[in-house]
Order: sequence, then structure tokens, then C-alpha cells
Amino acid sequence: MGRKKSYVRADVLEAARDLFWDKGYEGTHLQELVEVTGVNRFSLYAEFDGKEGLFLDALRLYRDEAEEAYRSVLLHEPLGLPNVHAYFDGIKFSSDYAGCFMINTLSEKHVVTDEAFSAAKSLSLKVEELFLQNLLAAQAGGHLHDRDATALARLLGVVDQGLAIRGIVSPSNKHKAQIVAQLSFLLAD
Amino acid sequence: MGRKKSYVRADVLEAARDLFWDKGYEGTHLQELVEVTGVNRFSLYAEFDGKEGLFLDALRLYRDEAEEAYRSVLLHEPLGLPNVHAYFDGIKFSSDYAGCFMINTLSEKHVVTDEAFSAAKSLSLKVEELFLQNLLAAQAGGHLHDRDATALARLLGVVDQGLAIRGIVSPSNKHKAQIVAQLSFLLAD
DNA sequence: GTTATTTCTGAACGATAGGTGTGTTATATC
DNA sequence: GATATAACACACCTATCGTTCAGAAATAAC
Repeated sequence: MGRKKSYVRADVLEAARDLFWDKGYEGTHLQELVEVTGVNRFSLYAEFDGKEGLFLDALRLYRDEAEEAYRSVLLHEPLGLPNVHAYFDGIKFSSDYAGCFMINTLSEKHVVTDEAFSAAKSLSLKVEELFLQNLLAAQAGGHLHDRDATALARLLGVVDQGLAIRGIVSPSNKHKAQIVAQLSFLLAD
Repeated sequence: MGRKKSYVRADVLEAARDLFWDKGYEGTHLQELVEVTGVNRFSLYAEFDGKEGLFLDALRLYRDEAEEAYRSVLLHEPLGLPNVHAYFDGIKFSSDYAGCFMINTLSEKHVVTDEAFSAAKSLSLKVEELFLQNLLAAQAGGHLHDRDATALARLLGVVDQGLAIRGIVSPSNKHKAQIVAQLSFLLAD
């Protein structure tokens, strides 16, 4: 019994995520969240736990979706270098690309809660691990002989994060293609 | 004639830069700037042009100093691959590393003024250009045969930016050393 | 010392921040 | 339809935001 909610929690979270993604935690004001989500301040407070809680939930939504996107490419069987190339080839910048929400949050380290910062960190580490699995599979297949797979996986993670930054500066998919093409020299046997 | 200023402009700018660097534009409040610089609100307004002007000046200070640091390594004669390796080998993370102020500002794209965003962008492009000069010199010396030097320079810029992000997540200089060691495979002939 | 000029101090400005209380409206159960 | 319950709308709270003003303090020229 009681009145029905006039919003769908998942939709609200998506809208909030997009706004936080664009403007960051401090740069996003509750009034804007009300306008974007169509949900009143009070209801936002009741459903989530204020601005902090909403931010954290939005961040986790992004993280979970992003992680799933990474997994769908980087856990494709059989594991190996083609997965790595497929991942980097698959990156696409839109003209209004706002960077990676996780990275934006890492930049706001001293502004967001520790919980939010940790959530943002976790994706970075997960991605490195996914790269590593493919590199180890490649080595098992006779490639990348005597290479430090862990360090290489971390470098790939670094490149991934760097691409997200460069996409803000210049969301050129042509440049991106030329850049990731250079990775074949890094991953040659 | 008139009263003397009780502060040194350059010192104020340094303190402001450090705070903005840590907290970002929106995350930094005027009251904190007053406390950190030791200069009253009114004087901050008279000397700079409000929060926006102070941010822009602090950003340009960082950019100019950073650019000089890049140039001192990457324009070392003779140009070539050793400069590139020297640059990446020379990166050091402190335990409280707050990332690169320029990158943090790029992440705040939709929060800062266009002028500030442009200033942040300019460093990225300059760094790519410096890498390129060294790669072209290497090619002139018979290295990196038939490689796309422009794309490779951009990749090195991407790695540089990615390292700055990774430094926030894990300011481990040991990891960093292992990661940049992998670059020798990318820059092999 | 007097005066003109500049900076500094501290308070106050209006606006808006995030957060909350109150009463109204809608729904589910009986 | 009556009633209990949950979510709604809207106004209001205090705190603080960036900004500014009026007067005190300090300095340089005369």
C-alpha cells in the first residue's frame, strides 16, 4: 500500500551518472540533478543517500557497465593477443567525449569520499588483470617470449587510461587508430 | 606612494596552484585560498581577477613550469631515443601524488572556462611535439625504420598521461620502472 | 607632519549550496 | 468508499558560496 514511485530507479541513476560524468562531483549541483532526473530533492534524498550516496551509486553503475564491456571483449575465448587488439580497435570517441568517469573521479581524489575513490580505482586494477590474462595466454601459445607480462599488462592499462585523456583533448578516431596501430610493435614476439 | 603589498605574487600563485591541483576548480573554495595564501579575499581580487583569474594564472604557472621540465629533458642535444628513455626513467611519484594538474583540469572540462581548458590542452600537444622531434632525430640516425613517427609520438604522449593517472591509483615507482622498461620494445628498431 | 594614494581588514552582500519539514496526493488494503 | 501508508510537491532551513564595500592602516611624496 502507498503511493507508487513516479520514477524508475535505474533511469534516475543513468541520468545522474551522465551529469556527474560531465561535471564531476563538486561541479554537479543538486538542483541540476533534480532537473535532469525529473525527481524532486526530497525523493532523491529518500531513494539514495543525498548527493554523496547518489554519486556513489552512479559511479558504481558506470563501473559495473564498463567492467562488463571490458570483460565481453577481453574474456572472449580463446584468450590472447587478438582480444587485446580487438579492445583497442573497438574504442570509439564521440565528438562530445567527456573522458572516462572513473578517471575523472580519480582526478577528484581529494574531493570525493574514500568509498567513491576506491570504486574508481577498482576498475583500473581490474582492467590490468584482464589484459594480463590475455598476455599470459599469448605466452602459453608461444608469443611474447621472456617478456614481463605483468608490466606489459600495466602498460596497456596505462595506454587505455591515456587514450581516455587524449580523447578529451582530441576525440579523433583517426588519430586513435594510428596510435593503437603502434601497439602491434609493442606486442610483437 | 601608497601601502606596500604584504605578499609576493609568485608565492601566492604557487600556493594557489597547489590547492587547485589537489582539489580542482570547483572543489577549491575561496576561504581555503585565503588560508593557504595568507592573502585576504579582497587582495586576491585586486591582484588577480577573482577565482577564475586566479585559477587561470595558477594553471599557466603549472603549465609553464611543466613545459620547461619537459623541454630540459626532451630538447637535450643530441635529440634521439635516449632523451625519450631519460624522460620516462626520470618520472618519480611521491606518496601523495595528486596527478597532473593539467589532466585534472581536462577532466573538469565542463566546469572550467574555455581559456583554462585550452591552457591545459596546450601542454599535451606540446609534449607530443617534443617526443616527435626526438623520434624524427632517431629516424634520421637510422632507427625506427618505416615507423609512423607522428603516431608513435602521440602514443608516447598517451603513455605519459596514462602514467599520471596510474600514479594516482598506485604511486609505486617500482611499478613505474617496470612499465616504462616495456617501452624499449616499442621503440626497438 | 601633512596629504595623497594604495593596500588591508572585517563585515556584509545576494545567491545558492545541500538538506529537511510539512502538508497534499495517490495507491493498496480492507 | 474508508483508511492506512508511501511518495509526492513546495517551501524553508542553515551554511557557505563568490563577491564587494566602507573604513582603518600603512606608505611615499611634499
